[in-house]
Amino acid sequence: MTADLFAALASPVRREITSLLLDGPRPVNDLAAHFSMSRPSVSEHLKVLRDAGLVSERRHGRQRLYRLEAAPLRELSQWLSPYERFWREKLADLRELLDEEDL
Amino acid sequence: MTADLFAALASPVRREITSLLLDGPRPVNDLAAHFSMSRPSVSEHLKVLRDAGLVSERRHGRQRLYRLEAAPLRELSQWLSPYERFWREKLADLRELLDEEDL
DNA sequence: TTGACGCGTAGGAAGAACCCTACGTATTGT
DNA sequence: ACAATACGTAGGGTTCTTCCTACGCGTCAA
Repeated sequence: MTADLFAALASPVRREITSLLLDGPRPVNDLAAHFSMSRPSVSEHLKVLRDAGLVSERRHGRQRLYRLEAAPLRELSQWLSPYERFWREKLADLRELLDEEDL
Repeated sequence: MTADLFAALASPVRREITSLLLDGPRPVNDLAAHFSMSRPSVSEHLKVLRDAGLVSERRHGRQRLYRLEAAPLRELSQWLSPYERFWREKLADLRELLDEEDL
């Protein structure tokens, strides 16, 4: 597991950024417009996302386009899978309980 | 999305605890034995997990058994699903590219 | 009832996170 | 060449996190 993937996603601002990037790459000003904080602060959030590999940067003239990257999210899904098994067992237990109730 | 679910999972110690709890409920001392930190610190981590709903507590004599809870993990899976669609598209694009290469 | 056990919480130190403004750098339009 | 645009980074204040030790409370065993 990448060290600070969860830490990167722990911030609501950064989750909102990743959500915005689902619609495609965007420049920083465009992203910053969605928040009530200074543009440099958004830049710092982008740095955290970049360090976690969640986002990549491509220069385009004087803009920098940030693009969502899939790999860390796949890792997250893999991290989750043992727990997925866990909660499916819980659901199965519940179903069993309900079946007994039907007797 | 529960406010601090990601924050709760951002700590390696807390992820290790949830992983340990996959095998079933455990008392605090049992959990603390897996870490090179003081038992009260582990208690504080458990409080964070409890506040995030990831863990529940059941008193049993003078022990407190901590149990993994499935609900927040299901939420996490749901949060991930739009991104899952996203990375599947990426894989589809890649496959298409490889197909063109075959011409 | 007295002592040991299992645990939570208070208080505090050290470091990290988060936000700001000020400034530097590269690129574009005139 | 010059001003404006788009952005990153430095420096700094404030608050959160994470760990510690000290202590208090409930439970069990003798």
